[in-house]
Amino acid sequence: MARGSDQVRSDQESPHDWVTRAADDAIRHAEQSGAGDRVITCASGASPSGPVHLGNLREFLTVHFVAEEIRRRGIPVRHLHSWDDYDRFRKVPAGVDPSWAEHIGRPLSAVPDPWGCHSSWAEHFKAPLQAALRELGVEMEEVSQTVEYQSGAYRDQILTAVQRRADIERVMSRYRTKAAPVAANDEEAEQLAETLADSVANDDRDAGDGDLARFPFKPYCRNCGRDTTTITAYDDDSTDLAYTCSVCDFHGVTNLSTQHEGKLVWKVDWPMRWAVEGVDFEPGGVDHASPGSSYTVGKELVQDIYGGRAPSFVGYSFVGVAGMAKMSSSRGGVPTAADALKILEAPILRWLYVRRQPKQAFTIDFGPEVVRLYDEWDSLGRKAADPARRDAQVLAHERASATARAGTLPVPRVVVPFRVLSSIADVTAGSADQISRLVSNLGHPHDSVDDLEPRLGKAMTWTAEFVPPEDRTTVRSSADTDRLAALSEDEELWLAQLLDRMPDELSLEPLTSLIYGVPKLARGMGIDDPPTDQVKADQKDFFRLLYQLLVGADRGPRLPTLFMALGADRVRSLLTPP
RNA sequence: GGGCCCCUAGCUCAAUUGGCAGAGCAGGAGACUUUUAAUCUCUUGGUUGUGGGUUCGAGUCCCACGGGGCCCA
Repeated sequence: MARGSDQVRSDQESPHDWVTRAADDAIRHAEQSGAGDRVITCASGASPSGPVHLGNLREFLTVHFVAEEIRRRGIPVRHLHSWDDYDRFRKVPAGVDPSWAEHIGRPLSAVPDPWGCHSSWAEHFKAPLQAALRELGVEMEEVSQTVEYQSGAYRDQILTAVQRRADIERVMSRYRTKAAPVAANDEEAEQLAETLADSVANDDRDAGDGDLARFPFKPYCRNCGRDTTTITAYDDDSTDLAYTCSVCDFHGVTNLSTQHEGKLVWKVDWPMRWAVEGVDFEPGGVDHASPGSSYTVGKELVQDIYGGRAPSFVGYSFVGVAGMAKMSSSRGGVPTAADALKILEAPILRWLYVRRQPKQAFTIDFGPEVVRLYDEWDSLGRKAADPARRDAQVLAHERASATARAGTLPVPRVVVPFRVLSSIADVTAGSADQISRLVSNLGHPHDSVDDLEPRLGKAMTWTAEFVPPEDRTTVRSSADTDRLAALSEDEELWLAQLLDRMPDELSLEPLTSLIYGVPKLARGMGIDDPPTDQVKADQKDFFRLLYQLLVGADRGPRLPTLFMALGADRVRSLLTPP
């Protein structure tokens, strides 16, 4: 790690982060692969087997940020995304018609969409993510593995893999010699069996007996389309592959040179694509980086079989979710990028993924932390406005805020604290115009509702869907007649004074002095006189009374704000004794 | 059996190829005719899980241990 002093100096002038380093690695990889004039390829991959959740999003964004960094250095680069939609449909998730079990074993692109809105299962889950990525400013070249495999694009690589299957097996077997896990009890054993049956390792299962065991290629049955096939014979000269299907009992032959009816097993498929696509950088979940897992094995295979080099790699950790217990059951699943974008501005969601190193796990909180997150973001934004303070944090802000092609992502023209927007949204009936007027009155002048977007909409959604009921302010729907009938003499006087002097058109300043002034008036003082201790005590009681009558609680949002949110008529109806 | 991440203020967490341990909230003091779920100012708070090692210098790197979590087989 020795460095020249001049480089140390440049490090000090320009902050760096994990993105800088990953981009350095990718560029170095491209140079060492002897292709100086080639476009650098940063690859991501995902299987559209279900909702693409916030953990999967890390795959896309990690690559995106690295590609952006390379692009901004003026080096040709592409973000290539593979949809693993030729993978088998593994199991029917809860909430889907159990009859979909019929499709288990078929490619995700060949399973119909249970909701009927897209052309296939795969498309159903791709579409919402594609929309979210557009909002996030992520542009990528998308490739469908179904299209690639079925077009024969990998024909030569498949033939090579099959021809070299003994070498492949030699590599794979080295990683398979570990002791089988030991289950401590029956329950654990059951869980273990389930895990194994469900894991990607399933691809390793025997595809036939003897020489054909662990065959690197798996045909989809020509008759029923499932991968429930067992290879019965393979002729190296003709490349005819014979198989039987255990589900439909079909006996067939597919020719690997001329017909394109199957795919390589995952651990061979991945390195094959590194070679074909010339991948210089590709991240993966930390699980892919464990010894014996796909990256480790693939690294050897790409070299031995395809004469390529494994891309530079970063393993990313999992993304947790918090603060949405209420939602998980009703939605029947984990939150997606689209869910997060309902409450977070696109740059903030990007920021969450760029500010921490990939190997560090983090949690996206849909609960009260959202307010803090916005505050932190706004404060970082103020810091970023000062060029003298450009450090790694500001760099993260820059990466989050803009992309080379999309430019600056949408942020409100007038930045109002999220806390203010959401608490106002809480007490109004959710009318954006009304919120906008109140926000102006609270010292955030702006020309139109649009000036507050996209933040206002997200604050409204958050308040409505994510703030627990006990933390919300519920304005009474009708007057509390019992309480109004039981007013003390003082209380009656206060209310009378207030209602008498409250104008139909409320504005913040006069309303504030009126609310604080009522107890003074009741004691024969002027409305602008300084308060005495007695008056202060009265104010406390008066405020509590107002909260009880308006929102059925002892405390609440500041009264002048609350009054303005409700409007004079509503306040009057809730405070007028019968 | 193996790998990875985490342990830092009362709480939630920062500290980005080793360079003065920092925020927010909570707590305390104060300001504004204003005491509320507003705003602002100041402020208390630390043996960085434990024990070793490397280094001019360690929250950061290495080894061991304890605790929590994730993953692979």
